[in-house]
Amino acid sequence: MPRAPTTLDAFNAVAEPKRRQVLDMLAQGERPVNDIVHTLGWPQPQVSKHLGVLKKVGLVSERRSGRQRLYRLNGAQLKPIHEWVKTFERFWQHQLERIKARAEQKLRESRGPQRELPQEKERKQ
Amino acid sequence: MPRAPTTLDAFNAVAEPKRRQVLDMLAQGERPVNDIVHTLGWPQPQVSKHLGVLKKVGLVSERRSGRQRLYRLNGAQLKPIHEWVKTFERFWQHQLERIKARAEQKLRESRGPQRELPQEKERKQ
DNA sequence: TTGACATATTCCCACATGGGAATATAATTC
DNA sequence: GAATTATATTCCCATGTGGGAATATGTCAA
Repeated sequence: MPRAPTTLDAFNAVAEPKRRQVLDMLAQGERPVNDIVHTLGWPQPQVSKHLGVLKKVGLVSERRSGRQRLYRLNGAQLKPIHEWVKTFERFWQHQLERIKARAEQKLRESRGPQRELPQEKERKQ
Repeated sequence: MPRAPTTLDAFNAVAEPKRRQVLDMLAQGERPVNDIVHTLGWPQPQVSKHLGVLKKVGLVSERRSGRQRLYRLNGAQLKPIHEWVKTFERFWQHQLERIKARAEQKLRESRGPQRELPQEKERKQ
């Protein structure tokens, strides 16, 4: 099985940095394709393709106006990413406490393996 | 140019749902590989490979203890994702206000294209 | 040493990728 | 209708993928 398609979900779509740039632009408001092309300086087909991926996962929507196609951000589709990553906040907040925790950890390590591994050991031996 | 390697950064590493599961497990504490294997029920080589990717982007670190390798989450590497996605919070918060905003938007649309597109028009005509 | 256990590595494959280039489609203007 | 503008689509390709299967490496125990 190859890597999941970029169009599978927001996680995959957003892994590509250029698509994040496009979303950053659209966060400021609805934009026609050529606006993105000129602002970011990428070839037009490339922009259209990236927009196509973003549209497929619902991160943007498209509206026609004359020959222009106006793309609008649908930020709500990013919520699952936010929700998931938010559960890890504690790992970079309270930096001082973390430094302390690390020091304690090192102490524990220097006294040999502990705590988190016994599950396996207890079960098997 | 093919898709960026999964080992390029946290965004790419985390696009794979199974790797997110592994991180979720490690959020509870340091774990030996076999613990993950048994808990998630995946083939051991698969687990090792995913851990390898996570290690390469710095999302986990590894410590040896006897024949076991203990993996520990390094959650701080997720911070860039959190920081980026956080800038879009306003798009799903204040839901009532958003509904109102949408109604206004529809009104604007019904009166024809507006506001966000003139940049292009003004420049070119 | 031999065997058992814990984990990593290698080889394989079908597949989707992002970019470049060229071209197609659609709407507007003349 | 023809030219122009705005955007999308198609074709190409080198590359990395995740999973399966088999095997290698490393460590402990008898």
